[in-house]
This record gives sequence, C-alpha cells and structure tokens, in this order.
Amino acid sequence: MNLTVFSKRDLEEILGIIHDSTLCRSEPELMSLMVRVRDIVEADRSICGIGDKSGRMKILNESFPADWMQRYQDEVLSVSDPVVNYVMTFFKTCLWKDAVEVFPGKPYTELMGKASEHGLKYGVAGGVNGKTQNFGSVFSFSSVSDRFGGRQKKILDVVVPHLHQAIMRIASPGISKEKEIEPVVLSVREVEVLRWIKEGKTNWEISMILNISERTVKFHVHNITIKLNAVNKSHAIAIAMERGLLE
Amino acid sequence: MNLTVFSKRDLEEILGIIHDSTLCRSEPELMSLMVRVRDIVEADRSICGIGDKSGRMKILNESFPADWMQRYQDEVLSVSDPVVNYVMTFFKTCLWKDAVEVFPGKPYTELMGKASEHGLKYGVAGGVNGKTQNFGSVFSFSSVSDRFGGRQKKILDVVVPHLHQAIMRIASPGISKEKEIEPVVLSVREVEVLRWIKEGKTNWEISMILNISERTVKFHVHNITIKLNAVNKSHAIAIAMERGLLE
DNA sequence: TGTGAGCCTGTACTAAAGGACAGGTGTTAA
DNA sequence: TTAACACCTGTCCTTTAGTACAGGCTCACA
Repeated sequence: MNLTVFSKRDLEEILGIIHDSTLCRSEPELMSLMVRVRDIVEADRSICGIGDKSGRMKILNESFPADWMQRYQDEVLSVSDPVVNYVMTFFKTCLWKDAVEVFPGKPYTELMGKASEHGLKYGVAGGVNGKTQNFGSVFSFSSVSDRFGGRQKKILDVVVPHLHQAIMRIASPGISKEKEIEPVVLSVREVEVLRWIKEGKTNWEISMILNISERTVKFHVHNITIKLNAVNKSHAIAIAMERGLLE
Repeated sequence: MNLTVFSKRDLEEILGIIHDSTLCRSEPELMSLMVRVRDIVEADRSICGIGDKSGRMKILNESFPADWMQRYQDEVLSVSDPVVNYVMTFFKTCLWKDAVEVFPGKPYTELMGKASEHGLKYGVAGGVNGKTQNFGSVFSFSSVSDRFGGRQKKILDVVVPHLHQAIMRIASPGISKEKEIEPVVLSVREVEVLRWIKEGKTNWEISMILNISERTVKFHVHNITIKLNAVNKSHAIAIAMERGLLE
C-alpha cells in the first residue's frame, strides 16, 4: 500500500485514530472515532453497523438523519441497500456510486433515490467480515457534494479494520450470540442428501441413489440451505461439517 | 426387503455365501465365492473389481474371456463402461441394460457393442462404495442369453455388501494406500479461493473480493478440483476441510 | 537463456443449480 | 379430526458452474 499520497498531518491523524481504536471500549468512544474519521475523509455524516445482510444488523448512528433511519428500519431497506450489500459481500471499501454500478437492480437504485431525498447522495463506505459467513461490519460516510475518491477509499482501507475490532468489542455480543447457538435439526433424509453432496454427487445422481426424483433432491437441498442459513451447497457442506452434523 | 420369493434352497445357499464371505481371506477363496454367486444367479461368467471410475481399478477375473480383458485394459475401456459407471456412481445393483439406459452416450453404447463381440451381451452387476468419494467395488455377472431380472438383482442386493467386505480385505491395501497418502499442495491463491467458496461465495463474488476476473476464479477452482481429486466445488470443500487444508 | 510454475484472462458453449409457483401423500400427536 | 411435519413431485425459468480452446505475464532456478 502506497501511503506517500498522504501529508504528515494526515498520517499522524490516521495513526492516532488507529491507536485510539485499540483503546475504544464504549459506544460514545466509538462515535468520537467516527467523527474523526468523518472529518479526515471530508464527509458531513457518518454511521456504522454490525451484523449480516439479512436485516440482523445493529446500527450505531453518529450523524445520519433520524427520519431516514426511521424509514430505513421501518421499510427494512438494508436488504436493498447496494452499499451494505457491496461491503457485506466483498468486505472492501467502495464509493457509493461503485456499489450502484455493481448492483444495478431496480430496488437498489430506488433505495439510493430515497436516500437522496434525505440529503444522502454521495458517500464512501468500508467494512470487514467477521470470519463467519456473511457477518461483518460497515462504516459509511456521506456528503451532499461528491468529494470522494481514491484518497478517501485509501483512508478507509487503512482505518476500517481497526474500527471493526472496536465495534466487535462493543456491539457483537448481542448480535452473534443468538445466531451461533441456534441448534439445527436436520431430518433423516436431509442428512442423507447432505452426505452425498459431500461426496460430490450431483442432484441427479443423488436422485438415482435414493430412488427419488431430481426435483425432490432440490427440495431437500433447498430446505437444508435454509435450515443451515447457507447460501448454496458448498456453504451448506462447510457449515454441516464444522458443526459435525454428518457424523 | 421381501425375501419370500426365494425357495428354501436358495435361502440356504445365499446365507452360506454370506457366511463364507466373512471367512474369506484370499483371492482363490473369493473366486470360489464368485462361482457360487454366478451359479445362483444363473450366469455363465463372473468378474469383480475394486477401485474408482478413473481407471485405478484392480480387477479379479473369475471367468470373463481373457482376450476381452486384454482389450479392456489396453483401451482403458473402464471409463466408458456404463455398468462400472452405474455401479460406481449409484452403488446400486443393476441389469446391464439398465445401465445403458441411464448412460445413453455414444462411447457407452460402443463399449457394449464391443463386449457383445466377446459374448458378453447380458448381465447383472452390483457394488458398494467404500465411504470415500468414488471408491468402491463392482461385481458383474454375464450370460449369453437374457435370464436376468428382479430375482437376480435381489440376490446381489443381499450378497454384494458381504463380497465387498471380502474384496476390501484382499485387494484394497494396494489400491487405497497410494491414493490416500498423496500429499496435496495448494497454492496460496488456491487456498484463498477455497476459503471464500467455503463461505458460500460465488465465482463472481470471489472475483470482486480478490480483484481478479471471474474467469480466473474458475481457473483456480478447476485446478483445485484436479489437485484434490474432486468432482466439483462441494466435493472440494469437503475434502479440503477433512484434510485440514484451510486452517 | 530456457523452462516450469503460479498466476491471469478471454470467448463460447453445455450442464447443473437454484428459485417461483403449485400441488401431492402418509404419519403422528394434540 | 385437524394440524403439523416429513416427504415427495411437477413445470418453467434464470443464474452459476464447469469445460474446451487459446493465450498472456512474471519470477525463480538450473
């Protein structure tokens, strides 16, 4: 990472933020860190959150408009938020407009339109994944004018991993607990199907082995992915093996 | 399993074969068991083997024509043998004609044509998988006329698991050893890709995360499956996790 | 100065997976 | 007896995965 683009003052402030992140143990402390990052990326508003894409996100709002946040929560807009999606999928820093390019669907552009109505038009965001599946944190900074580019992304690239550690300490217990302990009960047939998937069999092959239709195999696979909170077969296998569901 | 279709004599012989299977410790003993099974299913010739579909099969021939076996080995015909494919894929008993129906491709029908030239036209076969991927055993019985049906399949359903145990004792050491110990060295990039597959990411998502093209992700995935001797992603994940390649 | 290994990329195609929608049976326990 | 649950099946459609063929660059090592 080439850091020569930054001035000495910038570097001092960035290092300071990182250092204070290590000491951060409370929400107000995190909020004051967000203010400092907000200032150095020249943004007007900031917000952060931790959780997953499916709406189980705990949000710590520093300066996003309250009415927008209310609407965001009421209409469960996080699922169609391209920025959240981008960050929680790729765990990379992005400009808001980059995210819209990657997720060009109608619900996404609509959401960005709604956000504009609340003065949230331009922004930059970053995040880190928390080792397990789609769980991670998002840090987003917004401004009324478009002053974001490579410089802002680079700052977030450097700072966000440390902010992530901080928000994990503060907010993750409440989120992660209820998620991990969930005991999963797979039916006999589902375990059978899963074992064969593990052996690399296709749905059709499994249908031949179990003397059922391919459609039925898909049916079981679908139920398995839902029960395991997986997104596809490979993910399901990994989760099942980690939890020892195939012994 | 309904066994009332069998006569008392049949049942006695089947039970006898099963019992002697448990005592079987040498190739000649196994061959004499094959003869007894051959007789009870009213076949003319028999053969068995252990290994996988990719040609690493050890064959124990009881009474298949020697010239055919030579040709089979020289032309590596096992890969286009619908019966071997059927048994090693589904680990189920089948009539030869069933296998041709399920694998209707040109190479398969061609192989069956070649076999006919050697007097091998009708048959019945069964097999069992050896817990690991596509490794298992095949027991095949042939006749010049078509006298095979439900009765023969049922006999094999009952007998084959025990023959499998016997052939495993006799022939598996030489086969399985060289296979399991194979140390796999994955490149840094390959492990990275594998980790993200484990998280359920699609190729496209991984390409975004690693800043490479989707094509390149496919390239790595392909190399991974070859190195791990897997048939697809799910299989690769299972193998990698079992061997602790992702720690 | 090759040579191999790791890494990267493209086009074009087929096979497989996955999702939406709609429905079926049989068993079991309140 | 109704409700819940496991299990099963179909059609239609879109998205991903996988494969074949063809080529690129860079670095280490002999």
